[in-house]
Amino acid sequence: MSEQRRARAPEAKEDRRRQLCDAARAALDVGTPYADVTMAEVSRRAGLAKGTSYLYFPSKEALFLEVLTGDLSGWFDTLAARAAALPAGAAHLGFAEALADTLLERPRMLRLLGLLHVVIEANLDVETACAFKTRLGEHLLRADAAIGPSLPGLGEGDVARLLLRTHALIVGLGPMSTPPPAVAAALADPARAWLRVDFRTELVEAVAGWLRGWRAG
Amino acid sequence: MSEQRRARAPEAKEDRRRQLCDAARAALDVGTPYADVTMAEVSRRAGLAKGTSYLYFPSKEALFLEVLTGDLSGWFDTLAARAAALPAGAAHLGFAEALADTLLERPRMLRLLGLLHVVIEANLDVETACAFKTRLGEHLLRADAAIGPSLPGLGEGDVARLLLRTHALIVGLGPMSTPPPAVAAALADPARAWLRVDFRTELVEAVAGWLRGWRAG
DNA sequence: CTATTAGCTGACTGATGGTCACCTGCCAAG
DNA sequence: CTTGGCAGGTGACCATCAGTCAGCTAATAG
Repeated sequence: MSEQRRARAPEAKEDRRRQLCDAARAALDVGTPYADVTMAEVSRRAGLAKGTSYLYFPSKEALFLEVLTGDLSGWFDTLAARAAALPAGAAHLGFAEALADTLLERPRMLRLLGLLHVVIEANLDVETACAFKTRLGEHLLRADAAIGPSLPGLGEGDVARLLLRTHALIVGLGPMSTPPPAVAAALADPARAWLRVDFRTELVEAVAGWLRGWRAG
Repeated sequence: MSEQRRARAPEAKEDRRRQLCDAARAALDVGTPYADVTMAEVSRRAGLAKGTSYLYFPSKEALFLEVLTGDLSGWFDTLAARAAALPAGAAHLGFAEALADTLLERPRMLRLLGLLHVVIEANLDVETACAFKTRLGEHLLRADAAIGPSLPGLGEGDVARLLLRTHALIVGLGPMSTPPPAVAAALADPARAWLRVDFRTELVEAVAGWLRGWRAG
């Protein structure tokens, strides 16, 4: 099947993992629903046999969790950078908008976040699941330290808590704002327009609302 | 297989649907993950053959959406009743708490809400999906009319919007606050305690925060 | 009593995540 | 240079499950 050399060195094995992640990303980016992305397809894209994939990831879920982890890392970095560049005057609203915009730039990540708890975590060994949570925790703490000072009125740990809460909101908001095309078409009916959810508007309002509340309470 | 008479009258057919819903509820309430609840099992519980179930529901997802719909109806009613009984002084906090408490009384509904967009909607014909959304919309509007007056500072439509937003939050918060037992055990480690999410605390704070923000903004 | 039909059935299909007995390229020892 | 050992790789195979359908049967109409 493959024309490639065998992966013997640890670095070559890392390459295999990357290949598989890239293939998984590519398969998702076509727009195929997660459930319809098969391991056979991902393996084919990676130029490997299906069995080989299972030498590098114990399950489909573990593979896609790795993809999500990578996406999240990039997102946290970007978010911190944008937050650092916020105009001092309108930091709260600006932060909420930066949050929404950086998320919207990562549709694949949004999709995976929606799947995280329901699908991905359902078939994951405890160790992998905990490793992920720990990494997420580190990201949150680092974001807290990096972003907190830019947001007047928020103390230490508040940004981490805000982001954790936002995480929960996103998980629901993502799928709600992007229904299957056919349903979206049916919702175009003006009478049902108010049931449509615009991700950016809703997220900005929600987060800004929390920030206002934080200042007020 | 069945000892029952055949369902000829429309009312008898309604009974069959109810039987299947009851069986589905019972199967979920044992604690089995949604993915592990098979149609064979549900059918067996209902005293029917698997094929028969498909005479009454076009898919597994349609069946569980019906279960969710029933649960939601009851919840909206309870919420409206509790909201009507709120002490005038602390209506906002009281409402947030009523929201959290009524949800916590319905663990099955919470689980299904978490599955709603990711799993259930993925395999639903457009008509059923739209019918559900429409019903949800009606509930929201009725809740808005019933609850809005109890919450000072909120105008018409605000409660509906608040509930829709809360809906998104719940979808993420539910699974986040109830990880698989093994993961929960691993998170008992005090060092990772802050990654634990307490549903009630988090929801109350989030909703109360929004309400504060609403008043402030 | 019989013909008709609508309800019911469960063996069957197709698809997919995951496994495993069997190869085979690669390196190291001789 | 040859060769033995083995880790890397493979794809046929397995189990499972949602969903189908050809055939069966209870119940009613006539």
